[in-house]
Amino acid sequence: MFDEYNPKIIEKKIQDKWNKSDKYKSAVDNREKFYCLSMFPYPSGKLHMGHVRNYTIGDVISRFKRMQNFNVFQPMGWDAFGLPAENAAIENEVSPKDWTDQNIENMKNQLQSLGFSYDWSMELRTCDPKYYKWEQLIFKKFYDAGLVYKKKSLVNWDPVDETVLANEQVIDGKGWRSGAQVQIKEIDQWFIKITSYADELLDSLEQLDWPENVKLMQKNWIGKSYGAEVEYKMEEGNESLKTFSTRPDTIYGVTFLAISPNHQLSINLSKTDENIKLFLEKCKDRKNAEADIAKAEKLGIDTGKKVIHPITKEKLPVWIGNFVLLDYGTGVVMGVPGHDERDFEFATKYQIDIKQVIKNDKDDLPIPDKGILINSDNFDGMTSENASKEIINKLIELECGSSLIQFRLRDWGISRQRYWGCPIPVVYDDHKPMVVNQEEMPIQLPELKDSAKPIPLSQNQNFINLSTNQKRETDTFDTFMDSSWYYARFTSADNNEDIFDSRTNYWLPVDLYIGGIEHAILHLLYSRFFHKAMRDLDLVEGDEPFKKLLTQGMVLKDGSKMSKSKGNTVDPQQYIDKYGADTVRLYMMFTSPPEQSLEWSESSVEGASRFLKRIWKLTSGRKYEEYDDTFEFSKEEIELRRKSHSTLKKVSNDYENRFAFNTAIASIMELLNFIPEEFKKDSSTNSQKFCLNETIVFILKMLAPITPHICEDLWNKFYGEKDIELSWPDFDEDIILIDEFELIIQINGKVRGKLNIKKDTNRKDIELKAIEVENVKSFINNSKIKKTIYVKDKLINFVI
RNA sequence: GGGGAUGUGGUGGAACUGGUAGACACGCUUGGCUUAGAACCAAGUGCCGCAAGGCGUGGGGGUUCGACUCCCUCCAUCCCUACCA
Repeated sequence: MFDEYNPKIIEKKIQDKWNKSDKYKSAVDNREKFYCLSMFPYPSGKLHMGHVRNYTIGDVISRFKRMQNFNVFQPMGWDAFGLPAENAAIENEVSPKDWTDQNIENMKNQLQSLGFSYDWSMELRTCDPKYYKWEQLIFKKFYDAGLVYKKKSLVNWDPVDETVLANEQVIDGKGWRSGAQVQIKEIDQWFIKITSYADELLDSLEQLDWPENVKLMQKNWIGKSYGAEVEYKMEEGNESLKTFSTRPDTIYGVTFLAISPNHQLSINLSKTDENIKLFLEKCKDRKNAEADIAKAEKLGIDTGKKVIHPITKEKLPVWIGNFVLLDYGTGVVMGVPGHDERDFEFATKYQIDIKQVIKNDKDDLPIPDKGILINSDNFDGMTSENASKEIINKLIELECGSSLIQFRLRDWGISRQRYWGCPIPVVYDDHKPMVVNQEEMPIQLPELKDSAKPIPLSQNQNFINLSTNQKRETDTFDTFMDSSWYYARFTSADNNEDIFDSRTNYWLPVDLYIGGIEHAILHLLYSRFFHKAMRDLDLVEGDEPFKKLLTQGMVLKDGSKMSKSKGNTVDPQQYIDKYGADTVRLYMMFTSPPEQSLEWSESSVEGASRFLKRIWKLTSGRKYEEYDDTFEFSKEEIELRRKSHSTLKKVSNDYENRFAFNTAIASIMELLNFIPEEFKKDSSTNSQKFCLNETIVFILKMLAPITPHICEDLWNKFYGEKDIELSWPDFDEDIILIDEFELIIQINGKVRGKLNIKKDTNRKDIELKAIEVENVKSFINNSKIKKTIYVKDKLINFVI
């Protein structure tokens, strides 16, 4: 009798074998390299479905590439600094470090039980001083290169807990713990000049083998726009307000200016004007997140101040608007209510003049599209495009404007007022900041002694005060800093003498980067910036960190993202325990293509397990035998061989070019279903055995990247101790070729018949044969055929 | 508010270049095996219709001999929106 498929035993056995031989440890050699990286996880406690899916995709591709004789590097590590550790510390009275270490241990065990072929010798964690020491050095190098500066900027402030809150800690405008109304507060913070690289970040998107939607999102985020800067002189005094607009053609339609509540003029006016002061107070009661600002009711207040329109010399009112962002452009918007939806809404609400200066097909204001100018003096009749140029010339002539290129991208604020992060390596000498020398790095995060509760560094006097009377910086880095360069550090993670070494330029760039679509903008843009800045500091070579990108969709349950708050999480561990890693991996790959979201379904896991049992039943107890293949194959044998080879061709293509693991698995299932029963019997002929052996070899090899344990175990038993990952099999095109095809016969585009036809039959003969098919004949009846469309080797369509 | 995606049977999905809609699986139905159940095996399964046939890829419109695929428009859901990672 056959032994039962027992994943627990074979998975343990195979994993032990891999570990003993250090099978997946990487080394530089002269083969073509393939650096396959999956986004490292935040160690939140245990793996969730998204991780399992992400890392299975990465492992399948790594294993496939290894079979194709690439030198594969697939490391894994931990994005270990961050907010959840501090929250857990407060709730569970465990220090962020202990909590994090514990989680890493758990999750590492889970990753190993899933059989991922990582090179664990290069493991890293961002909370390790051995890691962040180098991050502090990069900061210093950036600082010396003039890429770092300090400026005031806005944060969410909880006035009760007296802490800065992350956007997700603000719920309905209230602090999540205190429940207090959150306020906008301005504090001094560190920034990195990512905008210096705005043009390059935009231009080099073109050369990336990334999904078009991600490139488009980054392009829109960077938001390069061409327009005009226009200066409006204040009616009183010598001050003026500068605005940026992408639509200088609408300048005759300007009826007001709106400035940000955080604009210097707003603040100055609030000192003398009680109403403005109250209005600004009201504007503070909100969350500092773009979506919230944009969705909030548009409020404004007339400052009573006027500016002079640079061309018409009209006096225009200056308003303060809660929707105007200080960070974007100049913090002043020129209001053109006739041609902008938001300005129209605002002007209507506050009864500000609305002027039409553009005419096109649309009848009702506002008309945001371009058109022909009206009510614009001697610019009347011009197209928007021409008028824009002419108006800019006019502004230049009047010395109150110029053409200007503006980016939506803002500089990157990297200061966080938190404990569990990398200390910013700066000391203050009488308020003057200085970056510490490399010899003093790492500036270590102080350990928590008396209580596990994290307190911000600003309250830790031992940390702040230095013997030299200098004071330490108390902000820590944004955790996006940690994850912006880990892909490069992986290549030299075991080197404590140097940040990077000769291996770095061998492995870089990452050939395939796999991660969630939610990182399409921030993480990926910051990493691209880091790479370019590190390149300019001669730390790395090449212009881009990630050559190819695969963005996986979310894992959903009942149509929405699995999350604790929704209470719809499914723990992968119970499925690993019940069915084994191979089944979970197979399920993940079979259920939907990587880029789409995946709807979790319990019963489909059962199906994946069933398929592996069938493979087990087919193969175990069978031994590969060599035959000289001089058989006269029967029709059935030829068909099986054709199916085997064409399946291999399809699967190779699905892996290599499409990452379509779901269709690859489906066609392997089809192949398994296709094997005739007699071939499996002991009484089968040698030629049948030969064909079956060939099929089994292909099936095991094709499935090995997805379900490596069962395939390796069966391979060893079936074929001997040779490594299944030694090679990817070749298909034979001659076996696949067939000289017949099924002709589809349509009438008016609807299928009315089918016919087997020899390839290369001439069109006339095909038409004559098609028309004689019984069903086709009755449809045509006596109607006249007006037109015939023939698609070679595929279909014929009669139009009647 | 802005940016990006997605929408196909009871369910997950397939259709890769405008050319057979529903591959492969789950579920369900019927039958076999079994004392019974589980497991396994076999057959069936988009909807309407006795049938011929008709209808069908979120809704509406368009291009085409032919549209899940291209265009316009509307709706729903999801992701991102700079301090969650």
